[in-house]
Amino acid sequence: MKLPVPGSPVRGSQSGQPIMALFDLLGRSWAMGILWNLNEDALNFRQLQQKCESVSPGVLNTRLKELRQAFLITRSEDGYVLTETGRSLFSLLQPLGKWSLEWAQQFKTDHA
Amino acid sequence: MKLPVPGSPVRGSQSGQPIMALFDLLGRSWAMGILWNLNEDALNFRQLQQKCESVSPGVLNTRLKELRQAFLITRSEDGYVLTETGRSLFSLLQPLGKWSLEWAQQFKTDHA
DNA sequence: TAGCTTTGCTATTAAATTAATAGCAATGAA
DNA sequence: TTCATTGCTATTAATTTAATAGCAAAGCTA
Repeated sequence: MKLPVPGSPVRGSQSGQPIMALFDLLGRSWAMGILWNLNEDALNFRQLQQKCESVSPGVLNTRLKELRQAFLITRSEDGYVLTETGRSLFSLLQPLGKWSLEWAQQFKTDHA
Repeated sequence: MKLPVPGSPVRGSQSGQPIMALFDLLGRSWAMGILWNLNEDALNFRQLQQKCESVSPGVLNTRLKELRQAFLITRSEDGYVLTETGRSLFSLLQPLGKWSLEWAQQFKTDHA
């Protein structure tokens, strides 16, 4: 799967607007989940796979390559870790955690 | 496609953690793009389709249904609009716009 | 040094999602 | 009554994801 690079057309988007490239990258399966799980500490391949509820190794490996090429994660002695860029992105995603809890309430209240 | 509901297992996630349900929902093609484009003003189906660079009507329709069921958008006289919940989510996504511009710089600098 | 374990994957196939395209029914204006 | 617009549905093809098996390399351990 082609890496979505800002400035070039990406999946579904000819414009290459950085935000669309980002949405493409983050929209791929487990991309945000990986960033989420790497936040706390470094994890090796199999640890990460477990944290991500047995994501298939093929998908995990593809996603890891993409996220590395996108400067969001890197490998350290201890395993995969967020880069500084990755951490700065994570800090923007983090509020979604709390938001999702309130959102979850609506499903109970509005019984959709 | 099954709507990811917090509290129930979702695509790739057995846990049903709200954040994982949210990642599933937002990770589907054009989901974030639709929220992004509906921010400014109400758009009808074909306008939205154009804004989303000719996303196919099938995908657009599927996504609109899901986002409606997830309380994020609704239909008004003027077309599709964000709900209050949708706007609160958008406010969290909004910073990604600026972030993505800085991120785009890295691709130039680091020539990846 | 011959096994055994762990790790990081690759390969294969099947299932699910997305994309591309045509076109239709309903509404409204001319 | 015709024509244009709108909001889709239907169909098929292409792409992505999931599920599973298993292998090569590295590091113990006996």
